[in-house]
This record gives sequence, structure tokens and C-alpha cells, in this order.
Amino acid sequence: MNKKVSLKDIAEQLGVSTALVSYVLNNKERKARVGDETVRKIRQLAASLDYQPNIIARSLQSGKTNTIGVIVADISNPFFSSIARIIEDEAMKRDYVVFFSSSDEDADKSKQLIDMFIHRGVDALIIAPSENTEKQIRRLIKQRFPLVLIDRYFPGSDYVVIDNFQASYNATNHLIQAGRNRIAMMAYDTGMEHMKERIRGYRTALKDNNIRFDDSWLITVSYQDLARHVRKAIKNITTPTLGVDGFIFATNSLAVLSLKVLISSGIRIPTHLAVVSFDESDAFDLFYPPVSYVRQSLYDIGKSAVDLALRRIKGESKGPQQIVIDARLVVRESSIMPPPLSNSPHYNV
Amino acid sequence: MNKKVSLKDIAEQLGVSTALVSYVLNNKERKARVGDETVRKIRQLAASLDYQPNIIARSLQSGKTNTIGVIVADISNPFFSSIARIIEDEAMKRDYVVFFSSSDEDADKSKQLIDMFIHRGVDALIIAPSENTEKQIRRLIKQRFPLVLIDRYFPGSDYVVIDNFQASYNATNHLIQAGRNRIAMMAYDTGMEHMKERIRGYRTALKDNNIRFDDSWLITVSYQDLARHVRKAIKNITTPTLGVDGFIFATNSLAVLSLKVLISSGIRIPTHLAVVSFDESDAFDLFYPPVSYVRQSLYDIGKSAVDLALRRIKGESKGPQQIVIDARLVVRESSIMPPPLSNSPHYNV
DNA sequence: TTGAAAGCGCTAACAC
DNA sequence: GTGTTAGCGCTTTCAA
Repeated sequence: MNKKVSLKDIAEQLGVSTALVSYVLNNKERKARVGDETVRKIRQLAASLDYQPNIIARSLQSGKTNTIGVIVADISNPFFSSIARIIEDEAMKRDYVVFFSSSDEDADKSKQLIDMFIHRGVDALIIAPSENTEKQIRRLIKQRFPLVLIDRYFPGSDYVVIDNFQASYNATNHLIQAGRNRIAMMAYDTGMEHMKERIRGYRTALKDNNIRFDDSWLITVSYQDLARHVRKAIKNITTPTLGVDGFIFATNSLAVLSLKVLISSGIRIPTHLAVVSFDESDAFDLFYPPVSYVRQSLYDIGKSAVDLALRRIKGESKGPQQIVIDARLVVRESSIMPPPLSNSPHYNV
Repeated sequence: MNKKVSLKDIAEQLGVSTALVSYVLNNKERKARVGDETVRKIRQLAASLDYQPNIIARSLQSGKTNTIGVIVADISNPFFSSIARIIEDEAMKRDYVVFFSSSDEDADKSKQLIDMFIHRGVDALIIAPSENTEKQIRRLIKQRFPLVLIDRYFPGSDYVVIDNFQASYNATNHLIQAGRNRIAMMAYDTGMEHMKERIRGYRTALKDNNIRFDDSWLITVSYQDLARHVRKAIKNITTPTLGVDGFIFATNSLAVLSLKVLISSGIRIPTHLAVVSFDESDAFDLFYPPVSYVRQSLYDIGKSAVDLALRRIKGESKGPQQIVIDARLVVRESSIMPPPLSNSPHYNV
């Protein structure tokens, strides 16, 4: 690595002070009333030396890093990586750069990541918070650290979410309208509000349709050792005796894992079991029949989160800012009976 | 934000110099021969003040940021986001943190990102390089900037890749053994070595099996406006007259897009068309029939990339380090004829 | 118009 | 054993 040129190099070569160079290169020559000729010389030398400011030094001085930390449950989950992509683009447009990290829904890891990012001097955090992280989050809020929650939330914070109750209610209602009345839901075993709301929406829809909820219908699985839990749960719930005829999955990962199990268990979708999931996935499109899902605008989530974060950084927003973005049910063949005699064209039968 | 405590604060309160505090808090009290009592006092006050070192200041001083920049084509592509997750974990273990960004296979954007990361002082870069970025990459290598390429490569650099020729050869050979002899390939229209190798493997396998290659079988699509290109290409190649009976997709995104088109076109897989893809995807598992694919160990890619990068940072490795990781063909039903009378159990027919 | 200098927080070479 | 000090590269106040 050849040594980088610094302000001082330019100043010395020109026989001026570093202050002048700094002013000019930050386009503050008007404010500092630098002489035209000096401005010209500095500009020219800087260009010919390909001067690049040292961002670290600037950060040390300013206390700002133009950096945003993003913490999601798992960046390899397409739902989060898609949001990450939007956040990346939006941040870049505004000259911010992004650290990504995964909490694995683990409160300890979350705390560690938050601390690490703060020590690194990120200007803001965008977090999909996990269970038992409320204290960490509250601490940040109290310190007035710029923070936006996504996907999940705690009351009183800045956040961007969907109306989970309504979305879940609609999904359940849709299954009922489609003729199902023994509808199960698989959700994460967590006290997080968004999950509880999804469950509440489901149960309320059942009730409003006079369907008596059966305890065995609500399956909650824990994030740890997920695949095994899902496998067991699906085996249980799909026995003929318990036999449910509709299923709502509270996240894409639950749906993907469950569908893999269902595939090998002889259950026909939607004939035996109508299916709706939250989130989206390529897998939902390629699965046959295509899976109905609750679509959240990932673009809106990412864009709004960055907007809010930057406004917080600039100190523009006052009270808690809470953004509820649209969620809409995309109905496809996994949740409605096919027309009689329909042939799925591309499968050998 | 309450003001952070600095070395100086501690030094002043204790009436010692910042140097001592620095030594102690960096566990260099032995080397600097600091008195036991002083050590104790410093440790205690630091703890009670919850002192956190300012990483920015340390970086300015050391010229190191403990930061790695990662540039992939698109972080929302599960292939890359899965690698990203591994990189994140491995980096974190070694106390590095990661910036992710997406080049969109665009050379200009790539250059911009590389420059930005360098200005930000990342200690190393891990890049899945795009077409026409060779000059940028060569420049970094010449400057001896720690750099590791993944997935794609230029000769003479540090990289982690699979044997693309062999993997493609095997995949093609597999289709031929499975009784296909009009085999198409869809690849990206790029001069990048990894793509050319995949194409070469395909063509060589045809040749070795005495199958005369037909120009129309090789479909190259450009990354821009991909969906449209794929749609058109699939429509063309699957007309009865041209009718191919096997298909190799050079990446997961090509396969996913193509399968979506195939689904709606009445083509039966594998009866009419046997399919193999590179990379992996949840969608390949949920598709029926499950898609055969060339599996690369994403773990090995990410882990090796971080290892190489850190060794470069530490100046441990000399000549170009090139790691070829295993790729293995996972054969599933999309590429082999089902047993007679087989019934796909879970689909209504 | 311009320059000197302080200081962001930390490290390390060099005295004492 | 302990302390001083000179920077790392930049911004910005204040004086000239």
C-alpha cells in the first residue's frame, strides 16, 4: 500500500495551512473567504494527487461515522436479506454504509452486537428485536440513541411493522371462507408482540366465525432446534384423528420447513390441507400448488426504516414514530380448492 | 447520549498519565512494568466507570479498523446471503466486523464500492467480482491490499472457488447417462472465467459422449432485465421443434426464474425435460420434482475466504493462495425418470 | 484572506 | 516503575 496523501501533504506542497485545504476541499471556501487563486491551486493539486479524505480521522473529530448497524435474526433468511438489500441501497443513496449482523433470536448475542456497534460508533441502529431484548432496547431509547425497530416492536419505540393482527385475521378468514373449519397455526414460541398479534388475529377470526378453537391447533415451536420441532409438530397435527384442514404459518421459515415435511407425508394441498403463510419466498412460487401468503412490502420496510433512522440522526423527529405498512393477502392455489378436473400441467402423474 | 468516559478521564481522576491507563487496559502492564497498586486502581475505576475504548481513535492511530468489506452481486440472493452469514460468523469470531454491499454485476458500481470501502479503511475485501472489474482487482493486488475473491476469480489473485469445469462436466454427464441427448444450458452472458468454465464443462461432456452440440442449446442471458430474457429464451428453446430434453442452469437465479416460466408452459419435468442447476435453494427442495443441483459447501467458501483474508492482513501468506472447494452433484427427481407408476403422493391430480 | 494551534482518544517511543 | 509527549488526519476557533 503506497502511503495515502493527506491534507498536510497538500498544504506543505503549496505552502499554505491545512486549514485552507480543509475549507476548500469541503466546499467551504465561501464561508472562509479563501482567495480564488488559492482555491484553484488547492483543487488542482488535490485532484492530481488523487487526494482522498481519511474518513476515520474525520469521524474521530466529528463523532459521526456515517454508518448504520443492522441487526436481524438471520441475514441468510431471504426475508431479512431482501430487506437488507433495500436498506443497503437506501443508505448508500444518502451516503451511509451498513454493517449487518444476525442475532439468532438470542438476547445475549443481541446485547453483544448492540454494544459492539455502539462502540464502533454507528450513527444509528435498525433492529429486528428478539425476545427478552426489551431492556436493551429501552436503554438505547432512554439514551436517545437513533434506533428503528423493524418487523417486531416494543411500544414506545420508533418502528416499521405491519398490522399483524389484521393480516392474520384476514388470512384465517380467507381459509374459513374457502370452506375450512379445522384450522391450525404454527408460530414461534415467543412473547414478542408481533407473534402474539398474529396468534390473536387467528383466534379472533375463528371466534368471529363461531369456530371453537381446539388447543391442539396452535403449535408453537422454539427457534432452537427448529427443524426437529417442526417435524414432530407436523407429524402430530396431521394424523387423521386430529386432522386439520387448514394451516397458517406465521413466518416463511416455518412454512418452508413444514412444507418439506408435508411433502413426504402424503398430505395433499389444498385437498387435504389448505395453506397460507406470512412473508414471501421463491419457494412459495415454485411449490405446487403455489402458496398463498401475506405479502409485506419489503421495499417499504427498508425505505421507511432508513428514513426514520436518518431523521433521528439529524434530530428531526420528536416523539416515537410508528409506521404501519400495508400487508396484503395473495391468494393462490394452496388455499383454494382447484376447479374440478383441473390438471396441473407440468407434473407427470 | 451521555458523554463517554475516555482514557483521559480515568487518568485525571487518578492523577496518572493516560499512558499508564492505556497500558493497563490493554493488558500490557507487565511489559510496561506498571506498579501493582496503580494497576489495581486503574482497573477498578475503569470498571466502575464502565470505560469503553473508542475504536475510532484506536483505528486512526493503528491504521487498522478490524473491518472487512464484502462485495457480492446481490445480497438478497440466497446463495450470497448464505455465504454472507458464514462470513459474518467467522469474522465475528476473530473480532472483525463486516460491511456488505451489492455490485449488481456492474463494473462501475463495483469500482465505487471498492473505493468507498478502501476510504473507510477496511482491512480486507472479500469480493465476488463482476465482469470488467479485472483492472480494479489487479490494482488492489498490485497495491498488496488484502483481497480474496469468491465464486468467481481472476488468475493470480487469492480466491476460493469450485472446479467449475468439472462440476459442469459431471452434471452434463449425469443427464446423458440418464438418457438425455438434447441438452441445453442457460448461463450468464459474461466473459467471467467461472461461467466460461461451466460452459466448457458442458460442451466437453457433450463431445466426449459424441453428442453433436447445437448452437441453439446454449442460451446466454444478460443480468440486466433478466426476467424478460429468461422468459423469452425458455419460450424459444422449448418449442416442440427445437425441443431439448435436458437443461442445465448455471446459477440458482437462472433456474428459479426459468422454472417459474416452465411451470406455466405445460412442460413436464423430468418426463419432457430433465433439469439440473448450480447452487442450492429452498425452492429446489419444494419444487416438485425436487431439483438436482451442484452443491458447493457455502460454509467452506465463507470460512476459507475469511481465513485467507485474515492471513493476508497479518502478512502471513506470500504468493497467491487459491482454494478449490468440493462441489458435488446432488441427484434428485428432476433429472431422472421416475419409476413406472410412481405417484407423487402429495399433489392432487 | 490566511495561518497557527487545539483537540477528537488512543498508542508507543522515549525519557526520567 | 512511571510519566511525557508526539503524533495518527482532520476540523474549527481564534488571531493575525
